[in-house]
Amino acid sequence: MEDANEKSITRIDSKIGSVESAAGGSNALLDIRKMRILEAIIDDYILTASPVGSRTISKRSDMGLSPATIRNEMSDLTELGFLEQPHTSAGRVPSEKAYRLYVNRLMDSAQLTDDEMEYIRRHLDNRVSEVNAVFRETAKVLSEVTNYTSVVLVPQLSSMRIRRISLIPVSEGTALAVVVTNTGVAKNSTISIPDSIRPEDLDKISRMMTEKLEGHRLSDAVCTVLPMLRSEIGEQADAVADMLTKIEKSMSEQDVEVVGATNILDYPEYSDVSKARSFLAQVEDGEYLREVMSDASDVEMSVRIGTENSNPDMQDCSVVTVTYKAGGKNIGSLGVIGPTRMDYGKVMAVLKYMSKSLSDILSKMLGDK
Amino acid sequence: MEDANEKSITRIDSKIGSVESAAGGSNALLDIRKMRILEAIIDDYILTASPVGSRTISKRSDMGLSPATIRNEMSDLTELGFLEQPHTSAGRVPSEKAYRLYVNRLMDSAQLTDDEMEYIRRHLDNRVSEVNAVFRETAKVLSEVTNYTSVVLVPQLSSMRIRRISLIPVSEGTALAVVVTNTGVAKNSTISIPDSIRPEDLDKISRMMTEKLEGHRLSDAVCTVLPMLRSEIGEQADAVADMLTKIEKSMSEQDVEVVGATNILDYPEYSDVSKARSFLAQVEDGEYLREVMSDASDVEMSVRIGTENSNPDMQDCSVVTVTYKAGGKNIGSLGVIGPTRMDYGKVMAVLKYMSKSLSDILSKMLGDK
DNA sequence: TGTTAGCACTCATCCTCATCGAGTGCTAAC
DNA sequence: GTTAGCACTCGATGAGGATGAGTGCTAACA
Repeated sequence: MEDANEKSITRIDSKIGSVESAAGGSNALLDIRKMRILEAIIDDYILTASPVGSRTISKRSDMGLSPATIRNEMSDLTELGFLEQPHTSAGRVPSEKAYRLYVNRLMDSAQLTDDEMEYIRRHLDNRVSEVNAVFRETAKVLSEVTNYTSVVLVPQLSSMRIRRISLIPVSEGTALAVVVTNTGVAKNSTISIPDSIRPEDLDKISRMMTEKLEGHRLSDAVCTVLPMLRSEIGEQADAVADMLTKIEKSMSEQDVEVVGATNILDYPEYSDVSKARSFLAQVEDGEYLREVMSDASDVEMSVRIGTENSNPDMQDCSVVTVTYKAGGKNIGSLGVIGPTRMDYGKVMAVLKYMSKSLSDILSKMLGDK
Repeated sequence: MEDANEKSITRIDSKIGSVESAAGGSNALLDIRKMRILEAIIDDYILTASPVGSRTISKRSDMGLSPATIRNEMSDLTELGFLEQPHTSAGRVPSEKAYRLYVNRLMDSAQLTDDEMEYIRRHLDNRVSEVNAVFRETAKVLSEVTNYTSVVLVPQLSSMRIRRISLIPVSEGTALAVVVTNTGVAKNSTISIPDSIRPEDLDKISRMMTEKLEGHRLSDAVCTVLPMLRSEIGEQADAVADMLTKIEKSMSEQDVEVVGATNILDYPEYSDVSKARSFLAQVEDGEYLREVMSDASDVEMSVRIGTENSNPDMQDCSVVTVTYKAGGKNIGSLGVIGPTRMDYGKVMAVLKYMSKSLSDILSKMLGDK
């Protein structure tokens, strides 16, 4: 637990399969039999949530070994830090290190059943009408299929290229700013407008902003593009800069959609209300999730197991995330949160598949890339 | 429980104080002493959540009566249906009928402390910049002050008068529709546009829609105003009607902001995980809350106690709601959900105050009414 | 040398049973 | 009408014992 792998979160880079192993060199110590036994234990524990005994493994698995032999191996595995004992006469429970190993091995082999793929496809194709509905629907399907809590980080605008900016007067002194990007994602927010701007001017200003800033990133627009254009804009340059800054600020907030938070209550590890409470409070707050999801938005898949989470309230659950694309570029991420004893195989497979589906849908919806 | 008052929810009309009593004539049977004892029991039970005994009341209250006397009165109150006994040798627990009576008496007298008012004022004035942020902030403050779950029904657009409609092309075949109303509330949604409309036309169509429909309700626009204008609009009338229908449909969805759902876990009646689960699932789903909040949007204050809720999963909690105004008209409602044993006095006072604060802020933000 | 059977031992879980005490209802006295 | 007294009820608490799953160790076996 306090060894070097504590903070090394699994990350696969673009080519799936090249795993930056996190369990150090220690898994070299595991021969095939130990590995199979460990896997059998993990599988069983994921299913039952109660400590696994030697007899169970001996009967269940097809290795044809007696409980005594399994016991010897389990004893070794415990010594190596892959198993833990709640108390002397209980079975063994996989440690985080074990999950780590398990996950790394699983990384490239996880597979979905046809039924599950069918289910996902049907439920996602259902309502492709509204862009933001897609993200909500994705989160919903994700939590339904896995029965864990799902999170979707909706695209961050400030790093995409602007296609259009519109300002619509809402009331005295406020306007609704709508930004459409090259990936077709639109976002809007209400901003206050400087006194010097008359509502009637907003239309002209919108057109001007669109004309000057099209193709630039919103983040660049404020700090580099706008200063260069100052002379061209004329007297209202300050006001325009002010508004653009406000727009950039409000747009750079990252939204997360969370669905199925209460699913966690189905798992015995959260039958303790105070534990459930702190989990749910974290999820409701959203701060940590936003952090994790943003962090994860540049690696194809990442898994945080237990104490690999920096947030103390999240240290007995795991977070698995993948990224999704639009126009060939990572624009957001989606993830699943569940107990450390989660069904990593299934979760990873579902996420991989949904990332692909979502990317496809987005590409289709947005037409051009 | 199965008597006439089952579905009669407290409703006060515009003049606060005129209570349409719901407890039938039966409270006439309660003399002052019984009333005081009942109140003492309710107060104690709200505080402790455990059955109240005669000794407690005898000691606590300033009536100077012995436990035996209290017992006699409690026996009467039980017979009248205001108290219940979990089992023979436990104390008494207030029935829903008792809460009903209690709430009706409280209706016009609930009062906040200065500290609480100060707290609310400070936290609401904080960020008045963004319209929708106000609702979110309101929900947050509401749940913080009461320590229950809070709900805010954000204004419904279709019943307000249109000030402006804008259509902004987002991608091939889709556009963002923004509707601004006379109360200054803006809402937007992505809609698909008919093939016959070119993106370049959207600007013209926006202007046309605004011109023709300004001052009308969105709901009227589709069914009465538009048909009358058909001839004026010309060839694209069908396409415009189609789009307007879509806008009306997407705008009439009522949004609810829910904050503090997990607060319910602080109360012992929800220490049972399965109970907590069904409550939280209801809240997450939002369907019932939307229903209650919409229902409540025409009476100044309404209280639903326990089984007065039509949703079975909500029948051991209470929902208190008030409406808020903008431009002199009710435009939405806010509410608090907690265990039936909630602190009605405080909740009602807080809600009344926050309704007023929110209405003031909205009026101020929107400038003109 | 690896595998297995046997056995003593540990310890959480479950059940039972007795005790405790808060609270009631009733009766009789004030 | 109010109160003191008392028997009674019944959930909560906790101790003690049985149960059984599971371990670790040792010795025998292939």
